[in-house]
Amino acid sequence: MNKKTNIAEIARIAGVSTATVSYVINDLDKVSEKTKQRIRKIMADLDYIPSLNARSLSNGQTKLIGVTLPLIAPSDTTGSLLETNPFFAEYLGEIHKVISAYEYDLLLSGIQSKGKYKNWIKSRGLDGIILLGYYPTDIYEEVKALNIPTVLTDVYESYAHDFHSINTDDIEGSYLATKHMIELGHKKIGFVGGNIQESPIHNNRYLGYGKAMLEANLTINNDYVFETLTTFEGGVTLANRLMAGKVDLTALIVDADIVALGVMKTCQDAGKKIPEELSIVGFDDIQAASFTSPGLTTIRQFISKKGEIAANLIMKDILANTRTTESKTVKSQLIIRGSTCPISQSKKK
Amino acid sequence: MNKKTNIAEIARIAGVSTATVSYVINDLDKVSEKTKQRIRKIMADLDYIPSLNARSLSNGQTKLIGVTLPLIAPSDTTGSLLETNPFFAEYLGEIHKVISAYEYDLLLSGIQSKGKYKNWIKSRGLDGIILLGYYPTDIYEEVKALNIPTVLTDVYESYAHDFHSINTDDIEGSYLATKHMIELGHKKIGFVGGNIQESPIHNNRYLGYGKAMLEANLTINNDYVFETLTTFEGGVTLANRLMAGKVDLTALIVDADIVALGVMKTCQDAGKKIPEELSIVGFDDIQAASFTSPGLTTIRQFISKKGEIAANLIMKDILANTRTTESKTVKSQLIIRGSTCPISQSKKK
DNA sequence: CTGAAAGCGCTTACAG
DNA sequence: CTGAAAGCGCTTACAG
Repeated sequence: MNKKTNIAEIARIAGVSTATVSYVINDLDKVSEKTKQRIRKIMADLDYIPSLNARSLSNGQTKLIGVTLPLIAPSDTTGSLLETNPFFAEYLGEIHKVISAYEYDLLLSGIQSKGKYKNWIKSRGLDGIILLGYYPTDIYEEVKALNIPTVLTDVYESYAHDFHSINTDDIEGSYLATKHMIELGHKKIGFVGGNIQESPIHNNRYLGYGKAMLEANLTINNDYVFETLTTFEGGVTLANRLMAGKVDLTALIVDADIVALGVMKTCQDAGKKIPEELSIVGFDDIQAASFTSPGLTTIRQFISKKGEIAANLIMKDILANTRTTESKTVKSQLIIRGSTCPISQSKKK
Repeated sequence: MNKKTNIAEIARIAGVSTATVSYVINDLDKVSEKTKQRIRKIMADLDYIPSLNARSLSNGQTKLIGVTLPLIAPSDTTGSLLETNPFFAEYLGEIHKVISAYEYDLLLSGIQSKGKYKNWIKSRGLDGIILLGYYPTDIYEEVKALNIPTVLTDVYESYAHDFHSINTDDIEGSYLATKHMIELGHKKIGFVGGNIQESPIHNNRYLGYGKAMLEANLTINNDYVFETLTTFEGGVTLANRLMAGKVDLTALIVDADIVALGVMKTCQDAGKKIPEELSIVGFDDIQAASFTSPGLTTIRQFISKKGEIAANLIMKDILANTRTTESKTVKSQLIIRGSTCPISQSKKK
């Protein structure tokens, strides 16, 4: 019925060349305003929309940004990850908001096996990519070879400097959390983190804890440092271990909200009062942190800020056709809710 | 340095025509296995990846699925929506999981103003689109005219039958929730919903409530039916109203978890015991529903199931080049956690 | 089993 | 200010 109208059709009707129509589409100054108007009218009447695909093929720009989310285990999928970590939705949403203003679109992917990732980018001809999280080193080699605008988020390894790099001030955040507990009078303060040895991000959060403890002349008791999976269940498991083991902590610095929430619920379900019997501070400020009673005191990561910066860095390089590398650190902030209280209050129990 | 290798380059090196290379890329039976092997080797050696863009232009398939999320108010953005409704991340993730198995990619969008949406789809040449939620009628007219595989989720209007359509069994879900309360001995059961008049989805949930009440010979007191915004704050506001107004409800059917969580936290913060003083059941089973203490009893929507079905319906039509219209209803399920208890227990207060 | 060539719908020097 | 024509990197009848 409606055979796709193309640029040739418009040109024919307008009695001009396809070049002229193209100039109008791109609003170049090469065409008189009068002609432009006339051609625009024809395009509108025929409901003509230029094919981005064809434009891409000839000018080499797809106006597509790839956004990649991490998968921990091979069996994981972007799906399950999006489902379990509320963090990502917020990040994604903000990126979309920024790039769509430039008429760019967002193409979603998980990380595929080694070679496949690079091939995906090449085959789609992505104009830029944004990676969230930490991947095997090979991935970065591949990506670097591609030489397209790239931003990394939450990567601390040295090669992060080969790309745009955005991080949260993890040390500072954790320091603030710990200092908060100290100011409340706590001395027996535990730390719960992900893989502290292997993951720089968790290690940094541990360092912030240590910094605050040292500053207050509190010794770091190794029995007060715990590693968990960064999941709700990780928190549940830890809480049960803690309650079984009679650890005499009064405060807990947990380096991810999702874990902190698992700890809190498990304690509460077991009849342990939060914060009276145990003060808890989390990290991230995910949405659910404000849903619980008491609300979770936490370190807010400005996730949408990170998304916004990521998107803007990408767009800047794309628009200027440059390959710069900037490192940005996003400040974190202590959000005090109900899960922490002064030690004096806890003693009343 | 590395000028992009293309099909011509491969053909030249292999001493064959570009057609033959193309046949190999598409693994057609037109080429001898021996030649295939040889050409594949050359492609691998040169790290050659065919441009999907170019392929799209000539065969008319982009292997791109557009996924569109709703915006309530004009000022809203996909960003803010993704941030506030955990529902979407799960849905998105599942769609991605399915389509990526077919080497399709997911292009994210919000809904733009009227004409722009159609233009977006045309300009990108999307092979199919999935719309989540309800939009102005014009949108559906536009989409229908496009005549591409389309699936709608959570749309009850009659024109939904012009497309693939997926719904949750809202009436049944709400019925189950209400029946659960009745079986626990509650009689003064309130209903909290979104815009019941205007939104079929909320209306259906209201109907399910009514059905269960009627069946149990309980009269529906209009003072027991409340409308709220479908947000956490909506729940907070309602809870404050309820507590100020001395409404003597013992149970509340809330037609969205996010609202139910707002109600629950507000009550708890005010010292009201959940479920002893008020039993609450939600709807959706968002992730945070299991994070609170007590956990929120709710009606689970199999959101990932919906995403999976949506993706499969789209892929089926795309692969077979058909334009079918199926309507699927996804069952919901009562998930009992701690926010509901027998009326006898509540009387003990 | 393989190839020559037109075509997909644009853009872009180049020429006038 | 406008046009003729090559080119982007593929696919696909058609012919052999």
